[in-house]
Amino acid sequence: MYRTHTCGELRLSNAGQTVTLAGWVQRTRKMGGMTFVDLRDRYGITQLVFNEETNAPLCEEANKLGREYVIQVTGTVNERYSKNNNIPTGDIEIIVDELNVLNISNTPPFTIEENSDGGDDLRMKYRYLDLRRPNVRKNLELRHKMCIEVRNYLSNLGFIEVETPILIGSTPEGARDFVVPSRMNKGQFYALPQSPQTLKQLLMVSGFDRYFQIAKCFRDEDLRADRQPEFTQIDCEMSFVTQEDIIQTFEGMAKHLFKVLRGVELNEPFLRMPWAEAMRRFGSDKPDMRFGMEFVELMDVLKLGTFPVFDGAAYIGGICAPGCAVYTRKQLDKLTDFVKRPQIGAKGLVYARVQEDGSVKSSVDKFYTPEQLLALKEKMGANPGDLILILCGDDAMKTRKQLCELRLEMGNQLGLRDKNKFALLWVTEFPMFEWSEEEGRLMAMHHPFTHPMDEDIALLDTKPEEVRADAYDMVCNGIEVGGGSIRIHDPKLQAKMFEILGFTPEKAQEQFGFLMNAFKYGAPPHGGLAYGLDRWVSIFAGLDSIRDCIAFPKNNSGRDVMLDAPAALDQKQLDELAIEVKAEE
RNA sequence: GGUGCGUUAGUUCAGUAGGUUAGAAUACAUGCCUGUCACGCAUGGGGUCACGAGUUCGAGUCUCGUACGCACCGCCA
Repeated sequence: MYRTHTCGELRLSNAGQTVTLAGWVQRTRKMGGMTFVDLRDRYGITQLVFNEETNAPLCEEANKLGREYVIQVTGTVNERYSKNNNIPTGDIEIIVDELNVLNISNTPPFTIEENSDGGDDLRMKYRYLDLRRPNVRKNLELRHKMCIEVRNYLSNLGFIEVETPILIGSTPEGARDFVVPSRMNKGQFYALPQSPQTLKQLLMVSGFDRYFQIAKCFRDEDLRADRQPEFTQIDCEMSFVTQEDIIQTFEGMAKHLFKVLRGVELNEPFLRMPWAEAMRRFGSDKPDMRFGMEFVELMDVLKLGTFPVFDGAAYIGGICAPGCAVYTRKQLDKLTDFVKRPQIGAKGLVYARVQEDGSVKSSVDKFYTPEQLLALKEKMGANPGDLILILCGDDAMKTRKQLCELRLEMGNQLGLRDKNKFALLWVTEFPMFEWSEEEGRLMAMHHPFTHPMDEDIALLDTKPEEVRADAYDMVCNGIEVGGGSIRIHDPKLQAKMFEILGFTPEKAQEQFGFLMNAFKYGAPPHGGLAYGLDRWVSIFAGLDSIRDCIAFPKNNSGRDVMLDAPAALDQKQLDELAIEVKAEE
């Protein structure tokens, strides 16, 4: 037996006991005739004491210990002279009688402590060392707990977890697929699933009624702080349900997770908002509802003046930043620069301060009468001390998105985006299709298996762009944490959908024939939802990046810097797969 | 595919107007220290200033390119 206790569990009540511990040397402190060693494992840190006076040779051995040596010690639990209130084992220490070095270690390239001195890149290269740090470890523990809770919660509701294959066929619709060559079928390729979407629908055809899976998904697209090429979904599907049934079920699960994992009781039903309303009020399909600053449309108020920029505008909208009238010229110029950044793309920013006396001082004063400016204040519902920020543009949707960025920035500046506050929202009634300039055709906004809203089905033939989908996203603090839809289960409707999306019947049959054929054998009405596990964990843990809750994540360029993958293959392997690699230009 | 920022000691960073021997903190090593717990003190070693080209009498510093990293836009059914 290597140990009798872990490094996190001994307390004052264990005083006098003889114990054996094993772990890593976090740090040694030599005090002349005395040496202290912090011994660390997954469970905590326990202080070891070596005393020259009582055991000189052993103390000599202890002085040779380096960081991250793996050691085993046997000794007596002793009450400390002065307690350390920073750690749970701070009341005790181990007076060591036996020291056994199980393995030595190189000096680690960064300090393995709560606040490491290592940068992201270096920590990823030595991720196995990074994972020794309590912060990253805690994130993985939280992730584990979430998986357990999800499994129990859904299991208790009669859901069963079914594994679906990782090697499936490529479906060009949607994100790019990762593909895997087949040795036995030369020149042919598997693809990794972007999600188990069609497979779980087939499980519904099979009668599995209530399915879930904690499923790895793969998308060969560019990465972000909240996007990895492989990520994990809590993937769910149910038969004989309406949108309302699904929302109820998974809102319940979300509340349960908040309660158990964060101690947050969300008693009220989550807010619901149709997509069009979310776009109008917040310029986003995933608005951050932790704070207000809703958009106010100002066309009628501001077109009355003579400001030429507003003349041709298709949209003029403003937000009211409370208490920001004190912003200096420099701060306002900075905001102007912010909205003019290429990623945002506004032409400029009009601002108006509401003075303490209620009058309005704006950057466009000379184009408006004082009365017109007061009307602006009224329309905005602004109070003395507030700052009105206005954007305009000739494309209403684009301008709203710009205003959305400005709103979020002001939310940040005013500290309104508190990581410990949670605002949940269902966004519903998404458009079924969106126009793709690149493809020159309509694309499914959600995916091609999404059922249109019943009342809009008639529009499919006449005005498909106006058809709304029976789809729903769950949004938490401005982050899309889950989404789903009622699916099509009628092969004729599914065929029509592919037709609208520009598939020939042959192409649709070739790519999705397996699904449409299955629908001919008694497909039940069904629908489902998928939660982004990584995003949930990062929200609960207050992380800025989902990388911090993934054991071995990829970097910004999709590389695993620890494994140095992806990498070239041997010619022998390439030959076996009948793959020819073109030399790079 | 694009934009911005960055790359200097093992690590995190500073480096003035282009000018002699490139600094700090931390880590590491050695010594001192019997109650530390971010121990303290002293001493020491440690640098291809990412790479390439250019401007210049002279480049860590200026210009261009490349690579890599981070954030973002496009993309992400």
